[in-house]
Order: sequence, then C-alpha cells, then structure tokens
Amino acid sequence: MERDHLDLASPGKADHNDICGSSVASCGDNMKHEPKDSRSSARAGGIETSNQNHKDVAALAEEEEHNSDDEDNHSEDAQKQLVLYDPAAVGAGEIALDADPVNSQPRRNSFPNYASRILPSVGAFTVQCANCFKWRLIPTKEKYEEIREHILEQPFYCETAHEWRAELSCDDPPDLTQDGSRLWAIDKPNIAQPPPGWERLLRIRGEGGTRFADVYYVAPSGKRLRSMVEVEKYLQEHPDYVAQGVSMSQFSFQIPRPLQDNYVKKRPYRPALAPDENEPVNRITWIADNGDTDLRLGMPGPPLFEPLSQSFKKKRTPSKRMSNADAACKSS
DNA sequence: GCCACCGGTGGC
DNA sequence: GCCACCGGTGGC
Repeated sequence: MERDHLDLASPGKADHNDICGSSVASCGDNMKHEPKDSRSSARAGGIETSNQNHKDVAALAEEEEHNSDDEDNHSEDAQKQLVLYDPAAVGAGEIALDADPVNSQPRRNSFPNYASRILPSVGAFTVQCANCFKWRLIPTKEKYEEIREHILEQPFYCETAHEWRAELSCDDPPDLTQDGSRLWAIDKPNIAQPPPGWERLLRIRGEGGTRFADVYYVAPSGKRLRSMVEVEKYLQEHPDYVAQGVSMSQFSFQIPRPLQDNYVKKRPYRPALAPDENEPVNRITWIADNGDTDLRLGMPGPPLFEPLSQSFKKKRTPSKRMSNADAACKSS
C-alpha cells in the first residue's frame, strides 16, 4: 500500500494522525474513555473544549506559558515553546486553518493490556509568540517544522504569522489556551526539517505507557525508520540519498514532552549496580490521573498522590541492571 | 507476513 | 529522570 503524504493542506487525506514531527503537541483528549467517532466537541471560538476529558495542562501552563507577571524573565523560555495540540476541538471557529491536519482517523491500540482505546493524535500545531505569549496556530505541519527549525535564533512573533494571517497582532486574542481540555506537549526546539521527500511522523502513545511518543521518518520509498541507527544504515544502503544531500544532521528522534504530568508511567526504581540484596526496594511505579487534574490548572502546588487502584495493577518487579560481567557477555 | 504500537533495557 | 534503541506481538 502506498502512503499518502501527510498533506495538511488536503483535508481528508490520510492515515495520519500522526503528526509529524513536531512539537508540542497536544494531543488531545484522549482515549481510554469512550471512543469518539467523530470529533465531537463543542467549541465556540476556535478552541474550546472538547470537554470530555480533561487532560491537564495545568501546572505547566503556569510554568511554561507565563503569560502573566514577570514577562521579562520569560521571553527566553517562550521562544522554546512550540505546541502541537489536538485537533479534536479545533477546526472551526474563528481560526480558519488552511489545512485540516487533523483529519485523521482515530487510532486504536491493540495491546493486550489495554482495553481497546482511542489513541491521542495531534492534528494542529501552535507556537507561542515570544512577545505576547499567546499561542498561535500554524496552518501546516511544514510551516510548523520550518518555524521550529530556527525557533531559538528566530523567535516567533504574531507578526510572523502575517504570511498566512495578514491582520494578526499581539492585541488579538490567543488562538487557543491551555484550558485543560486537551493534552498538550511541548516540542523540542530547533529540530531540522526532514529532507525533501521525507516525512517525520510523531505518534503519540496511549496514556500510562512507558513513553510518550515515537518519532518515525518515512523515506521517499515508504520505508519507516525509527532510530538514528536505522537511518544511518538505510543511507548506507541507499547512497543516492546521500548524493542528493541527505545527511544524518537532518534527522532527530527527539519527542515532545507531555505537559500533563504522569501521562507516562514512571519507571520503576532501579537499584544501582550490584545492589545490596537485603536493601528494601522502592516500588513506586505508577501515579494515575483520575481526570481531576484540571482542578489544578495553573496551580504550581504539590502533586496529587492519589491512592488509585491502578497503582497496584501496574506494579512491576523491579529490574536489576546487569552487572558489568553480564553486560560484557551480551553482544550488542 | 507485515507493521503499528508497546515495553524493556542500557546508558547517561 | 530522560534518551536511545530494538524486540515482541496482536491485528490486519
């Protein structure tokens, strides 16, 4: 089968929810609750909520968005904030996106330990203005990647959006806010754009997994590569790409960071090498989100420690690191 | 059989 | 804690 290009400008295409590359994504409301076939979501003005599940944006909104007080100290941080957010609720309203990145079919995982559920997906891209700190929607993934590539040296301002929104200024209301209705994730800055003809895909994993997302590069041939090692090997096998200028520096498998704390399962405590067998083992493995985290929006307060039943379900036997000797026996 | 999605491991 | 890599596997 052939893959479509993720063509953000062509609604309807695709197979993707995968958002590419990028950045902060707010993958939206997610899964695990009732499947939603069609993006329901009410919204007024553009973003609003898709209600449904909460998904906390909370403390982070406070930490990262800084739209209030000491702006001086924040300009630097602000430049680093690119966001992808879930589309589920976007689409309409005053923000007329040229593209419908979102038009993705719900993904459903099929892992045994997870009741079939809808996986989050990123469908739109936003970047924070380095001046007013308001989030501005970026019309296409490609434009987003272009901005992200040099976001540190070339901060994004509302004026930057004049290319697609002539009238926009810092006086205009934000395109979206971290209202807790979606899952947000902060992207890494300065990730190179993928080589021409290649696509960088970001797949958000389900909540409670061991990692937040995966990045894949799709070669023009359709081949999916999932690590620098694979890219290097692929380029060696296809020197024509190298001849065309494709180089390793154009790849990055960095994934965005979820704003929602605890979206990713905590890794069990790992004893140091050659641990004392008699030493008690700390087994904190899981801190669940009960969906009430919205309540903490903007509150930098203490984390929630809810004694949820899930804490027990997810408990795992702590793993021990291999000793050096064992490691030596294991070939790479 | 392929592949998307996930967990585990090793390293820092 | 985060990152990188890669093996396993259910569903198609």
